[in-house]
Amino acid sequence: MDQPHVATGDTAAEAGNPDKTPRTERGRRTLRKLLDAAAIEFGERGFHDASISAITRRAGTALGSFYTYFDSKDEIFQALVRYMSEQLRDHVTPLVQAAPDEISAERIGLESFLGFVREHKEIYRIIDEAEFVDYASYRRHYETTVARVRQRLEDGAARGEIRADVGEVHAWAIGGMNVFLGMRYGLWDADADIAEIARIANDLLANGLKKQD
Amino acid sequence: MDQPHVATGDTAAEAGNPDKTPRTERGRRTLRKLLDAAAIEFGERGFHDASISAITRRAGTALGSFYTYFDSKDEIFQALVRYMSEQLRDHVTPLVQAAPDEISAERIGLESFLGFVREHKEIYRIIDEAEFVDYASYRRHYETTVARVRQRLEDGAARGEIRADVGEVHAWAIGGMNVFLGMRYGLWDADADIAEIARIANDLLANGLKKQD
Amino acid sequence: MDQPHVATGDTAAEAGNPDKTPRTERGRRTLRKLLDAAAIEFGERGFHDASISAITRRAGTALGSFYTYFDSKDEIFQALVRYMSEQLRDHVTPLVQAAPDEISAERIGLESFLGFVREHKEIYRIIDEAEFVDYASYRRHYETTVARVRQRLEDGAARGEIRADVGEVHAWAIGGMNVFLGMRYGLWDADADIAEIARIANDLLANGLKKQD
Amino acid sequence: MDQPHVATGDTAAEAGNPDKTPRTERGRRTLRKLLDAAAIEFGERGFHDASISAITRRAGTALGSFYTYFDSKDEIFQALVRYMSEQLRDHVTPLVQAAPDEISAERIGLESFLGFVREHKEIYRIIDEAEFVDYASYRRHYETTVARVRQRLEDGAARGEIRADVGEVHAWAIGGMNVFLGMRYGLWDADADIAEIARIANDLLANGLKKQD
DNA sequence: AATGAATGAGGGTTCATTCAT
DNA sequence: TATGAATGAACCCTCATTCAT
Repeated sequence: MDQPHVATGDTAAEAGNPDKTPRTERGRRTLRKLLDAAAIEFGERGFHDASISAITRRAGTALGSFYTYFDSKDEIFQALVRYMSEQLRDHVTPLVQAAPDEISAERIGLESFLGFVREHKEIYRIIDEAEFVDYASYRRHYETTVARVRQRLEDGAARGEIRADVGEVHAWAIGGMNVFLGMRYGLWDADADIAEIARIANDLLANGLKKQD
Repeated sequence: MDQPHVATGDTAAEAGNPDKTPRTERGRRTLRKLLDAAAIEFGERGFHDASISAITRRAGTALGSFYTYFDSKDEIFQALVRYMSEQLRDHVTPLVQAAPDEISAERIGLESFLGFVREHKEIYRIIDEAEFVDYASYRRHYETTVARVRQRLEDGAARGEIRADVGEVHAWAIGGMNVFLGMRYGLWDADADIAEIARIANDLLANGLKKQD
Repeated sequence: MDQPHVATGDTAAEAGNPDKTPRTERGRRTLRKLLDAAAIEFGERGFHDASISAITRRAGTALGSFYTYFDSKDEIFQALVRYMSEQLRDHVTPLVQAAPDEISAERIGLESFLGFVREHKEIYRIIDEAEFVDYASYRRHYETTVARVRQRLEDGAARGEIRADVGEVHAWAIGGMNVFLGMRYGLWDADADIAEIARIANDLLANGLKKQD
Repeated sequence: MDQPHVATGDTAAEAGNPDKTPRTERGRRTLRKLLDAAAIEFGERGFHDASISAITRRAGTALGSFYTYFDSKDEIFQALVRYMSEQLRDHVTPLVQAAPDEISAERIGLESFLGFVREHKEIYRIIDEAEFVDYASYRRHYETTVARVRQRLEDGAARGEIRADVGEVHAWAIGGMNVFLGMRYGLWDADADIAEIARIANDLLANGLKKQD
C-alpha cells in the first residue's frame, strides 16, 4: 500500500467504541499494526477465512490485545471498509477536480480508479465483501461514491457541458461501468493499457453507441 | 421463484461427482428439494451463515441425505451458481433475441434483468457471493454474460445499427452498468419504474452524455 | 490369496446368525464375494477405515445386500478372523506334522509361518487388529495356536526328543518368537532368507544362548 | 501409574508443533492433565472409541483447550506412544544394567517387563494399538526395543558370556518371547508368579530345548 | 496495556444401519 | 434376494471471545 497506515483515533472511534481509543503513543502504534495486518489478512483470505489470531500474529501482538482496540471481528472489518473507501476517494477526488470539464473528469476518474485497483487489489476485495459482512458499509460506500458522480454530472450540466437531464440513473450506470472495468482490467488483467481503456469507455460515455460521423 | 425446481441430473452431476446422480425417481425428488432449499437458505443467510442442517430441515430430509447428493457445502453452492446463471440467461436471452435492433436489445436486456433481479433477489445474492466462495464460478458467470453482450454488439455493428468499433471494453461497461442498476433499482428499490430506468439508461447508452439537439 | 474364497455356510452361521445362511446358490456366491472383498478392504485399510459401502463396492453388490448376510460390521470381521486363523492353521499343520522330530517341527512351523505371512500380509494384519475389535477372537486365535505348540512340545518330550519339563510358558515363548520374526522378516523385510531365519531361530530354540562347544 | 505425569515440553513439542508448547506454568499443568487423561481414556476404550470430549472431561478442561496443546487426536496418541515407550525403557533399563551377566540381564529384563505390564496395562494396549493408528511409532518402538536387546547380546558375547554368533534374529526372537509372555502372564493372568515365569523362560533361552543333563 | 490460556457453541462430515421398493 | 435411498447419532475441529495474570 502506498499509504499503509490507517489513520488512528478517528476510524476506530467512529466505529462506535469511543472507550477503545488509545491514549498513549504505544497504544496508537499497536492499533495501527492491527489495522495494517487486518487489511492484508482480509484481502488475502477474505473475511471468513481470516482469523483474529492470524491478524494478531501478523501484527506481532498477543491475541488478547486485539480486544483492547476492537469489540469484534466485524468492527475492525467495518473500520477497514470505511477507511478504504476514504482512501479511494482521497486518491481519485483531487485528480477529478483538476479536470477541465465533466467529460474529462469522468475519464480521469475511471483511469485513476483503474490504477488504484491495480495497486490495491485488497481494497477492492474488502469493499466488495462488505456486501456479505457489513451490508450498511457496503451500501454507504456505493451510495456516497455514486452521489459524487451524480454531483459532478449535475454540475457539468449546469455548466452546459453535458446534457441537462442527467440524474441518479446515469450516475449508477457510470458507477457500475467503472467498477466492472476495474474488476476486468484492474484486477484480472495486469497488462491492460489503463489509459486506453479509460479513453474507450469515456468515448462511449460521451457519444453513446450511435454511429459516429 | 418462477421456476423453482433446479433441473436434476445435469447440474449436480457436472459439479464433479458423477456417482451421486440419483438413480430413482425418489432420488431425483430429494435432490430437487435440497437444491430448492439451498437456494432459499443461501439467499436469505449467505453462504457462511447458512448451515447444511438448515437446508435439510427446509427440504424436509434427514441431515445425512444431503451427502447422498453432494460432497460438501461448497459443491452445492457451486451447483447453484451454475444453475442460477443459467436461469438468468434463459430468462433474458429469448426476450433479447426478439428485439428489432441492437439498441432495443440492450434496453430489453436491461429491463428483463431488472425484473428478474426483483423477482429473484436470492439469485443476485448467490451469484455475487460466489466472488468469495467459488471464484471460478463467479468469474465464469460474468465472463460468459459479458461475452454475450459483446456478441450482440458486434452483430449489431455488422448490421450497421451501431458504431463499428465496439468491443470488449464496451461490453464490460454495459455489463457493469446493468449489474449496478440491478442492485440499485432491482434489489434496493422495490417501487422504481423498471421500464423507465431501462429507457433512461438505454438512452445514455445510445446517445452518450453529449447535449442533445 | 491362494485360497481366496472363504468357505460359506459354516463361517457365517457360526458367527451367531443362523438365519442369514444363504439358501440358494446365488446367495452363496454373494456371501463369498462379500467375504473376499472384506478381507481385502480390512487388510488394506484396517477395521475402522474400512467401510461397509467400500466392501459392497468391491464385491459389486448393493449396500443393502450386506445386511442380508451379516448383522454388522463386527460380525463379518469376526467371521474373517476365524476363517483366517483356520487358513493359517491349515497351511502350517500338515507341514509340521510331517516333520521327523519336534525340533525340526518347530523349524518347519516357523519357516512355513514366515512364508505364509509374506504371502498373506492382510491376514497378519486382520488377526492382529482383532485385539482392538474383537478381543475374544484375538485371544482364541493365540490360545489355540499356542495350545498346538504346547501339544507338540509335550509330545516331543514324551518321545524323549526334548527336555521333559516343557509346558505352557515355553509354548508362549515360542509363539511370541514366531510372531515377531513373522512381523520382522515376513511383513517388513521382503528379501530376507526365510529358511535361514528359521534355522537361526531354531538353533537358538534348540541350544539356547550358551556357548557352543 | 507410578509416574503418572507425562514430562511436558519435550514430548508434546517433539510431536511436531513447537508453537503449542505452553509458556506458562498453568499451561504446563493443563497439558499434563490432558496427557494423563488421554492415557486412561485410550487405555480403557481404545483409540477409536475414545473421544476428545471424554479426554477433556476427564482432564477437567474445556473441549477447546485440547487444541491449545495438540493439533489432533492422532497427535496426542503419537505423543503418548512415545512417552510410554520411554516410560517402559526407563523402568527396565536400570534394572537390566545392574545385572551381573547377560543371561541374568535377560531374565531381569523379562521379569521387570512383566511387572510393568501388570501395573500399566494401558501402556501395553496403547503401544500395541499404534500398529493401527500410527504405524511409524509402533515400528519405532519395537525397533528401538529390539535394538537394545541386540546390543546387550553382542556385549555379552564380547564378554564371552554367551555364544558369539548372536545377532538380529536372536534379538527379535527374544523380543517376541517377552511380549507374548507379557500378554499372557502380565495382562491376562493377574496371579501368575512373575519371577517364576521369567525363570522358566530364561532357562529356555539359556539352555534351549535340549535335554538337560 | 499486554499476554496467552481457557472457554464452548457451532457446524461440517461420516457411516453403520434401516427401510421401501 | 437385491437395490439404493434415507436416517441421524456421533465426533472432530475451529475460532471468536473472555479471563486471569
